[in-house]
Amino acid sequence: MAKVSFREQVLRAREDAIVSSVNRLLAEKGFDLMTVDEVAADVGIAKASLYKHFTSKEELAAAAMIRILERALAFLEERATQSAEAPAIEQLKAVARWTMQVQLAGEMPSLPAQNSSLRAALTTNKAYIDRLMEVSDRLGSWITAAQEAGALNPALPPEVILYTLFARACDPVLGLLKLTGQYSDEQIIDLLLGTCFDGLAKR
Amino acid sequence: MAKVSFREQVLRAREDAIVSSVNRLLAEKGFDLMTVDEVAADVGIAKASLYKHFTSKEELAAAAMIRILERALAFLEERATQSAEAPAIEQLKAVARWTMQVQLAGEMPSLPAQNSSLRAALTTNKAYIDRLMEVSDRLGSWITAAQEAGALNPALPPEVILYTLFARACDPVLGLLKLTGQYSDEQIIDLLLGTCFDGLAKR
DNA sequence: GTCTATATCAAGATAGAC
DNA sequence: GTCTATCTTGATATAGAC
Repeated sequence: MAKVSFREQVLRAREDAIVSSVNRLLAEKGFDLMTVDEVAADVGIAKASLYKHFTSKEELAAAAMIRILERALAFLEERATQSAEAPAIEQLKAVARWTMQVQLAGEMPSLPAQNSSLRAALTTNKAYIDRLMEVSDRLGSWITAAQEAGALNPALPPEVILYTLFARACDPVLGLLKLTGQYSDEQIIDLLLGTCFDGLAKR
Repeated sequence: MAKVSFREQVLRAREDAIVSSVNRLLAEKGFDLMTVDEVAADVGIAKASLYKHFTSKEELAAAAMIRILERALAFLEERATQSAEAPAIEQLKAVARWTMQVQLAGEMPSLPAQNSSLRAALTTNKAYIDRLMEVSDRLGSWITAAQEAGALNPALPPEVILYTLFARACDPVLGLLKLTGQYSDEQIIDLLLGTCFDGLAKR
């Protein structure tokens, strides 16, 4: 009994290591340029062993997306409890800040929106869809609350705001600014939080 | 003499057709998923003939980028002459609107920022770099002018604004909103122009 | 479940005739 | 310069031994 549990723990740990590698490689090179050989080499196991855990490259990517969504959910949960009194707009800014921090840390997997085999794998992956909906729901309630509180522009359809927040989580502008070497990570985040919520125009 | 000129015209027309196909396919599927076979089939010539005109897939992409940059330059030139009296902020909004229209028309080639062989080909392509700098310079002068006029946030470094405008030209939010089918193209553009310049927060 | 070795195939690029 | 046919490579995925 204990033996089986231990085996499962080892299995989990290995799969965890795989997903970590995939996550980092997806953040670095993107789905199309990431190869399964690379993943296997990075984890330190044979490619065939990888395929015992995950049946395809798309499944690997889906696992990484599920992990990042779960990290996001954990963050949302923490904010909802420990900072429950904070106004909705501050919750949303905190989330946006968190996504930018993840991206600057090289831990935000970025998938091409166009790849159809990948899209098919994701849209039929219940675990992924469930978490995506959960994140969307939680953000959605903060969005409408912030609009009602007069903090977010009420003329914007909530889904426009939601999509925009998702998009800013993988905004290429972060990478461009980091490349210039002129700004610290915190400066970059503050600048982009500003352009996102306050716009380019003077207030 | 006339014969040579005619031949060259035919050649140009063919290359133009090639670049048009590449441009559309890049907008549809992106660089990694676009295949040279596809391009050849779309143009209606053999793949080997393609390689007589362009020496690599990267060169094809570069040609498409050069074309879109030249279209952008033509637009900038037109605004600078025919609407020379318009305030800089309006010029910038007009440019942003134009890029979104191009994107919604399925004519905005989108290249992955991560592909290194492509990056190498682009950064060593003088024609591409020249046009990119030209576009950046023209936008840059409008940006500083708009900041001095108090229309754009003067606390933002100009390059942050420049990068943001470039990024919005291929913002995935446009495609997401179009997918919902709830908005007309003009509505989408107005919404995103609003979030870009005025931000998500209420003014 | 892990490995080595290999099948399979798609895609970039080229040879050589016309 | 265009074509057909082919080369070559790299990457997903699998077979089969242990």
